Amino acid sequence: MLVEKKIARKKQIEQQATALFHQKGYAASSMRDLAGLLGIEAASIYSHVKSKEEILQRICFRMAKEFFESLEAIEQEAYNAVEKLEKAIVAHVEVITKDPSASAVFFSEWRHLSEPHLSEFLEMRERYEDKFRQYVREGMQDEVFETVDERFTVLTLLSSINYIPGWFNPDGKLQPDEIGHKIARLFIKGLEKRISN
Amino acid sequence: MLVEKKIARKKQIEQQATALFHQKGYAASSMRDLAGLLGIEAASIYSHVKSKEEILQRICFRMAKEFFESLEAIEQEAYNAVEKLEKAIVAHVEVITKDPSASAVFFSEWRHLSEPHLSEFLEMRERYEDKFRQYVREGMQDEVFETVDERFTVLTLLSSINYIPGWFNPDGKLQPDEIGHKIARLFIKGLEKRISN
DNA sequence: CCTACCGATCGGTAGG
DNA sequence: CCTACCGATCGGTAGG
Repeated sequence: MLVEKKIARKKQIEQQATALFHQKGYAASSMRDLAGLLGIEAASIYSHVKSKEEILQRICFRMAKEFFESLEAIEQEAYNAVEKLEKAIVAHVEVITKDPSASAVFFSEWRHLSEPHLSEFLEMRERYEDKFRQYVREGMQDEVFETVDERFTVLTLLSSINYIPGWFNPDGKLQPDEIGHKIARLFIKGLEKRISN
Repeated sequence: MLVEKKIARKKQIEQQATALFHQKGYAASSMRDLAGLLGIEAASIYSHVKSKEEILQRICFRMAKEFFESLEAIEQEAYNAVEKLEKAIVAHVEVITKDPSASAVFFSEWRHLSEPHLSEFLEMRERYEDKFRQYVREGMQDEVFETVDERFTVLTLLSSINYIPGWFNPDGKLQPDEIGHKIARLFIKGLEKRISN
């Protein structure tokens, strides 16, 4: 089918663009660079996508969707606050390591989105972070966590995770779920009340 | 003196460029944008700087120098591992919050540096991170910290700090030294061996 | 610090 | 998917 071929080509464009944007940054990447990677002329890309920004939008919103879906899977089962936070961290790391390049683009190139996409993006990020703040709040209410500033804590937590694409090596000794559990352990231990003090 | 005026003007160019690069990113910022902020023509900037990249270099290496100097001040006094790590974290946060825009440029635009500056930059970063790894190692040798992967731990720690320019508000309720101490406390507690387990 | 300009490159379109 | 091309903009230079 022609339609299937078109979709496959579009996916290919998105993949090469992801690698390119990750390496050079969105603004420094040209449609001619992208065309070179695909082995076609720059003008030909426009029969598959409307604009350079459309490609960025697709990458950013696809990742946003994946992050949300992985959280929803956790929320359907009822855990306690610590378990929820731990599973959310592991899931978040899992999404990142499944596509480190797309994640890097997602985390650092979103500011090149134009309105109204930029606002939509920021709203989604806010909602996502709020889930994490809820887990921290629950942990505090359950008197398992110390009293902390939830906003600050979640910002610190997610920042430390979101940098993973910068150093993650799929062939390295640390496996995705190991990374997730290590970070979860470090933070949860840092947040937990001590039995004796 | 004419020389002093020239130096002052160059400083001004660097400051406006810092704000511009922070807001739009280095690649998306044009010399005409910068000229507009300074109230002069784009061509006039070149009587003060050799190139657009020279400005980026100055920002990046000035910040690198500040990070190093703040660490050296700590190392001259002999503390134990935990104290060193805590003071290093607080000092690092202090440097960032003193100039969040320059820090943001430093952390996310360095990849636009050309050789040999790029290699020099990466070497400095490696040396800086190694100091932190040493503190973690010392804490492990002193049996104060649990056995952890130093590389991973320091990457996680510094990532969480380096994102601060993204949300820090000088008029907010959290003061720089508070931020530093909160992060230090969270991580050190996360790393410390528990008395009872 | 300005005017006047350079060659190169950009994102994107028309028409096939 | 290509050729041929557009207007706009880029970093930077010459000469004053």
